[in-house]
Amino acid sequence: MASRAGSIRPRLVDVARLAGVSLATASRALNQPEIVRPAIRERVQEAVMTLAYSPDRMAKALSSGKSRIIGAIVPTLGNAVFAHGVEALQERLGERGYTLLLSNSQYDPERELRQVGAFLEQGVDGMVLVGDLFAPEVLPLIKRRGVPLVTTYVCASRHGIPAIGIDNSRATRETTEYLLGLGHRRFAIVANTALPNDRSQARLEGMLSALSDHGIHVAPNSIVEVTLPTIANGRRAFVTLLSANPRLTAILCTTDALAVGALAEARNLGIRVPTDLSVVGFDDVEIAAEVDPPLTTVNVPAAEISRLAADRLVSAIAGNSVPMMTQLAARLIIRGSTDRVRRRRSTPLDGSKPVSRSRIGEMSKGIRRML
Amino acid sequence: MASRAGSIRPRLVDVARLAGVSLATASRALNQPEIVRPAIRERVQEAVMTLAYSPDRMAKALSSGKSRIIGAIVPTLGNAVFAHGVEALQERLGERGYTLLLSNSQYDPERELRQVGAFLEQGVDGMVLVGDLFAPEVLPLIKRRGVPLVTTYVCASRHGIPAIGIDNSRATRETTEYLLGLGHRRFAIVANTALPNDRSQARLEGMLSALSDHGIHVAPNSIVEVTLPTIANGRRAFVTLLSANPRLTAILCTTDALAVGALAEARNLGIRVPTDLSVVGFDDVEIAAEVDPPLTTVNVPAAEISRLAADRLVSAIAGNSVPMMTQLAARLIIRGSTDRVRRRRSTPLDGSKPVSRSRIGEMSKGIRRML
DNA sequence: CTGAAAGCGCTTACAG
DNA sequence: CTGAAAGCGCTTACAG
Repeated sequence: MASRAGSIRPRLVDVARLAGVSLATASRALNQPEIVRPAIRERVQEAVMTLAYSPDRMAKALSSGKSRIIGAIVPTLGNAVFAHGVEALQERLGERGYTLLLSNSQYDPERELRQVGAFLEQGVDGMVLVGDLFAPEVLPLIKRRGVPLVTTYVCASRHGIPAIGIDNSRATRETTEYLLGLGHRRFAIVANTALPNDRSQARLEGMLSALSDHGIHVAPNSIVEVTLPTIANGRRAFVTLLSANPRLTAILCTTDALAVGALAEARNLGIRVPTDLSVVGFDDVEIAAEVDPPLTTVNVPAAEISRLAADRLVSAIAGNSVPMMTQLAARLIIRGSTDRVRRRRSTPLDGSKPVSRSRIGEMSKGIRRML
Repeated sequence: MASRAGSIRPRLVDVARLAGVSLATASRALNQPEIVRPAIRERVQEAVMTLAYSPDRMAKALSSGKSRIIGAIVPTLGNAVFAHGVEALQERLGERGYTLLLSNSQYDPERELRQVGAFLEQGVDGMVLVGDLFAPEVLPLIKRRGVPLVTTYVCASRHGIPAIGIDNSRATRETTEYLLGLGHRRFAIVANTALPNDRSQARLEGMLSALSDHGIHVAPNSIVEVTLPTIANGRRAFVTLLSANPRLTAILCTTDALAVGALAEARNLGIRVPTDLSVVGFDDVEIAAEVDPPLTTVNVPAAEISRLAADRLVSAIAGNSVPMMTQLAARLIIRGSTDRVRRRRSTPLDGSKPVSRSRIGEMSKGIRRML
């Protein structure tokens, strides 16, 4: 019933007939050339050329049990890190003869679960996920089908899945140490941890543990948790934090977008960065280097992570055992948004100086803009 | 040979057996329930539940000739417009029971051609492309296979493909009229047209035609064509344009990233926007509203385009004829980066005032930073 | 409305 | 190294 509208495409039988060999031999000549006599092999190749034959992957998939399709689920493509990662993943998989089935979960474990189910039904040969936090049914479901799986952007999995990524917690610990080294003691944090997100959670924990190692306690009202890491949320969080704690000297963000929002709002409120306040992000997306001042942040090697994930997965599909953890470097990129802490700040919001009426007006204007 | 590692999944035969019906009836109960007696239908449904049966899509695909997979090729996910578009496309297709095969061409027609070939081999039921500029083999190849196709981000195709998008040229014509209305007469343009890109080409033409309608000729050295629409390229182009023509009052960009780069470099050089210079972009990506000053731009309804593309394609696959052109509104979003032209400007680069040594230093620093 | 049977286009033990 | 044949798991004319 198949036969599409256009002219009927040639089948492997046609190739076999033209080459004067059996169907089986034609198949072998294409898939295991070393096993067939050179003369015959060439006759088949020729037939393939003259007929412009290309195999039907659906048939191939059904009879071989291999679809040569990989499924990847990322939280969102709205985050440039994932956008670039997916791009690199597709490229590398393409080079390896695989095509990429993509979907996005919007940070919703239930959606992710459904999408895993759909991919499995679709017959994917392997799957790429993000992080190590899943709906409880996800892993058993995949395991039951015997489909190889890798996870990305984290470097270790509590579930025994090969992971390729960075040590998020260690990276922010280092960043925080760096700020401590600059003399900062009054910190605030903006974290997109309101939705299930173990990468951001780990980043948050890294910050807190470094601070706690230095005997610094961060008050609950100095931590703002947001859902999506948008610039607008960064602005909003910034205002909240500064209102609650006018004397803070450093703001740590789990994502560049949040930090960019903080910078934008700082400018809006007349707070000088890094003179009055240091701001750091995480991700090192394109915009981070271009804002004013350029943002100090941590580089996430998304493309490299994705290429390695592709390689590991292809290897696993081939039956090889693959390393359980692959940790890539997450380098701290020091730019203009961080500096040593000043003895005496003089920001409009500093307690040492009353906030002027016009400043308050500006601030509330800023708040309105964000809502 | 298929049988995966884990426990063998139930097959439709198992369902049929358990329900006490034939394989054919089981199949019909699932795919054309209205054609089978209610009592039997329910028995089959039950069997499906107790066995946790899910059909093998590869087998389904082979026998029905329908894979329920859609292939989409976009230039890059690095552009937030495409990232959001792909996200929306995947969501809508998912709701319709289709999965999305994705690849990116990096604005290379040859790559696109290869990817089209791969998708076709993979047995996609339909394809989504971007724009109306393809390698010559692409369309015949798709047509020969009888695979439905739609194109996006343009509203008309010279090749008889259903198109869903905006009128790029008209949008920039309106933007240009708006600036003319503000009194601007000295224009420069940054266009990412150095790679094949008919959307940006159309935007460029819209600008030029509006200007020419008003008797304004844009000198060749007032147009910079770049390859990728990056912020860095926007900075670079800005310096080039301003050096060549210090008296210009408005810069039109075919993309927000380029405009954001222009804004960043303007700040860097001490040129005030919009006082000294007006800047407009195109796309209305998230960052456009957040830069300082907020960018005047044209909104591209990427999600809406993608959802409509999905709907049209699904409809075409079902055998319906679909509209050849679907034009969505591309609204001009006026923000803070544009204003009426001033009688006498006094930018550092204005001919009426010698450029100071320190300014030159800053400029060349700016240039260095971009390379 | 239901069943037996052929067929979708490949791959791959099984014999030679 | 090669061929005849069975099989992958579905769908769908074809008869009843």
